[in-house]
Amino acid sequence: MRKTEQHAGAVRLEHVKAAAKEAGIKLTHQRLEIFRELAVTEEHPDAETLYKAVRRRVPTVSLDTVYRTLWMLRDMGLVNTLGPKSDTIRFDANLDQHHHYVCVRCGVVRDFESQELNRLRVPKVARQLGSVVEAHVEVRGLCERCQRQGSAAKSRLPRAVREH
Amino acid sequence: MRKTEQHAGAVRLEHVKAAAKEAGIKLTHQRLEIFRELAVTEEHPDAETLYKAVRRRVPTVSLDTVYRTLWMLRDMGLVNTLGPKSDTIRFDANLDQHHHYVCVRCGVVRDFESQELNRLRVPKVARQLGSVVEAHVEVRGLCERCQRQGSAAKSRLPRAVREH
DNA sequence: TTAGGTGCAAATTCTTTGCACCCTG
DNA sequence: CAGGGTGCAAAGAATTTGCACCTAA
Repeated sequence: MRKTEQHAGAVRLEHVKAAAKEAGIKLTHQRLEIFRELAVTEEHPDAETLYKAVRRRVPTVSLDTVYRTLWMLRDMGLVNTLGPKSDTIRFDANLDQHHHYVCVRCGVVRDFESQELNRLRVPKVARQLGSVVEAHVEVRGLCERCQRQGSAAKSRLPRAVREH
Repeated sequence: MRKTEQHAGAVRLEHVKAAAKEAGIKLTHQRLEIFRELAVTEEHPDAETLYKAVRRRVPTVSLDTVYRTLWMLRDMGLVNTLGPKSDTIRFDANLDQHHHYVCVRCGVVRDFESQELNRLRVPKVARQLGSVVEAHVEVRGLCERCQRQGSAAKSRLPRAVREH
């Protein structure tokens, strides 16, 4: 398992180098270390946590470089953010079992129902991690509206632009 | 559908009143309107959006009351937040298909793999919302560690406490 | 060499808190 | 009428940005 993880990390690192070359992006010491740190952990760290970890190897790195690098990696499709994460916390009063469709561009979340998915079996590996209160499916894709809007929009527009 | 939604909203409202009475919590005008607003929308609004909506009915309501009410409703189990939402954005470099176990108390996210879940079928209702890039399962529950720690911990501890 | 990248510090945005007054039960 | 709840304003966190210097290609 450990071995496998290390190997997966190495593969991902090669993946980044190739992608960077192709995108014509500079492979700085900082970027490599930030990605390496993220690639070897399973803990889904936030920017601050990564920052502290990377600083052990690159003491002069700054938090904003960590952010910039992460967003860049995400725009390149090499990293994901967890959840339908906008920069705000979002609430839901629907307690009936339901599932989510999340648009990867605009972040809109739509509920949908499915008897079939309601019945999915939680595997033993998951049940071993703790009690199970609830399980649902998160589908990610480009929503109808974003598909029509073409490929123009950036993933991280300035707030003023986002709220047209 | 509209009819059904309105009905569901009304049911949820009764649910809140009963829960508030049982918990010995005051049912103020503000709390009722904040919940009502959240109960009738399917858009998973953030606090600011709810605030604007509620202000149309209760012009003097304040944003911090919206936050306090939402956290209270969540502690009472009447409302959920989307995603493994901590207050920070979390990153993941594992691009292989995998699923998440999220602890509802401490927020830790653990990956797990399941050939069976990898094969789940995305139903037509979901595919109609947009293209499908990826689908995974999110299992929520109390992780091993939190189970052992007993019921003491609050869901929203001050930051200083949270990071012991 | 040089355009893109970095660090710093300041700015923004989101969320929380202290306190005096108000209203539900 | 008592104690919880509210609004306000100010504090605290998380994230972004402008700018001058630095470095990978």
